[in-house]
Amino acid sequence: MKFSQSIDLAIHALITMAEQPTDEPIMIRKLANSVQASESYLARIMLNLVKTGLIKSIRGKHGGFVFKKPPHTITIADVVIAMDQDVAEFNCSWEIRNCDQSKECTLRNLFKEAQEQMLAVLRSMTIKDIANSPHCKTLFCEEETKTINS
Amino acid sequence: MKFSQSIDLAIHALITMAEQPTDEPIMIRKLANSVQASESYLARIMLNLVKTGLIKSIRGKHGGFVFKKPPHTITIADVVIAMDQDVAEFNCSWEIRNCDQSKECTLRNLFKEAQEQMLAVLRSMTIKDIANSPHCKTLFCEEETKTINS
DNA sequence: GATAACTTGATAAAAAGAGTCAGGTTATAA
DNA sequence: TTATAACCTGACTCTTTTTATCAAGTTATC
Repeated sequence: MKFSQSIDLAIHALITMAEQPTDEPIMIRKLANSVQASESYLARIMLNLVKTGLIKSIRGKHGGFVFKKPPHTITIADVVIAMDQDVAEFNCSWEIRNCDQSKECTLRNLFKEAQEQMLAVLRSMTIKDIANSPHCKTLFCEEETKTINS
Repeated sequence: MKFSQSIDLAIHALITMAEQPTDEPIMIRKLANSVQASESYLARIMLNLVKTGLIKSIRGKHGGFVFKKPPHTITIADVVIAMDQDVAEFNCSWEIRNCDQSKECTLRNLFKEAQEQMLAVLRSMTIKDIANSPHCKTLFCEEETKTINS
């Protein structure tokens, strides 16, 4: 299984924000540099986080991004869903066919349960948790484990 | 979340096989008709199931497909993995960057656990279980719930 | 040898993901 | 009120994956 690069960039941008010593807005240039992505691409990603209410954007001079929800309340599931609403929904595979969602279907229930168990794990950890624990600096894993004051 | 149509077709083809009264090989034409897919596309799907050893193909006249593993030992996870090996592996999102898999990474561990929990649910049910329970006739869900001797 | 099946490789359309860019909007500060 | 710094938006391209088809090949039976 492979979670998308966009999800990974979003998580690491939020970790970078959580590690800031001050509450001042952080610019896209600084974030992009931190997660090693282009400014234009990361801006697109940050927009998803703004729209789902995890962070706020501040325009104009001295603008940038700040948390709207405190980082200890933002779960990894929140970020994954912000980047791909589809993971939190459940759709049958072929909508063309008539499908009565009210009927019991062992198979559908099974896949919904599989989805729910996956999300439950992702809900069990927050951005703050990750920032406070050994984690990879920019993407899922990298040579250097990060220590906060390095 | 949406599991692929191919996975769904594979599962329902296997259910159709499990519901056969005899052990004779079942032809792709009959299976394709049962799951409402084209013969050529379903043949490609069945090939995945043959290659992963869930079923056997018999060529020539009176050929078709038969189980290699008994249906009560084939889990939904087996089918999902047969159709997409990737779900059973775990890859970091950006292999370009140096990544030392031996280092601890809270984030990587979290995503691996999420994947494992999803697979655990899919391993908890077999093709035979589905065939014996109320399920949708052709795809994840459909108007009619199936009863075995209808 | 004819026929009925599955198998394989080539191919292509469609969808999703990754990425860029120009122009637009908003806020600050001189 | 103008210049500038920042985020926002829509259009667009490129690549990969998924879905799908078809013709030719292989194998087994009669």
